[in-house]
Amino acid sequence: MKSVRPEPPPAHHAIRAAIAAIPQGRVANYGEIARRAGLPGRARLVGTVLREAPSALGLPWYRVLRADGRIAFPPGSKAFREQVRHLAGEGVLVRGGRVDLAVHGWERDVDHLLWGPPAQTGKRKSARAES
DNA sequence: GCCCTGACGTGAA
DNA sequence: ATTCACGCCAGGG
Repeated sequence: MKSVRPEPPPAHHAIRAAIAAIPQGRVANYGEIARRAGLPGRARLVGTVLREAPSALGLPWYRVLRADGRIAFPPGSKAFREQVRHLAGEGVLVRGGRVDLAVHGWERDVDHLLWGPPAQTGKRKSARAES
C-alpha cells in the first residue's frame, strides 16, 4: 500500500545532509554539495531542494554559493542581502557579491594537502604577514 | 505526456 | 572579464 503522504526522495535528504555538514565559516558550491550527496552533476537539484527547503529547517543555506563563489541571487535582492549578512556574521567576507573560495571554500583544505599552498604567481600587490 | 523554467556547471568563443 | 551553448533533470503548468 502506498503511503498517503509520499516522503521526499532520498536524494533530497542526502543533499540536505551535505548542506548541514558545511562547517561554520566555510562555504561550498552547488556542484560540490551534489557530489557530497552522491549525486555528481546534479547541482541544479541542490538548488531545487534549497528552494523548497524552508529556512525553518535550520539548514545553513547561506553557505551555498555558485561555482565561481558568487551568490546565486540577483545582487540587491532581499535574499542576496540576507545571505551576505549571514556570511558576514560568520566571518566570511563578501566583495561584490562574491566570496573568495581560495580562502573560505570548504574543499580548499583538501587541495591544500594534495597540491600544497598556492605559489604566489606575483599577483599579490602587497605581501603581508597573515595571521 | 509535452514544454518551459531554473538558488547550476563547464568549456569554448 | 563576458557571453553563449550545452548538459542535467526535477517541478509545475
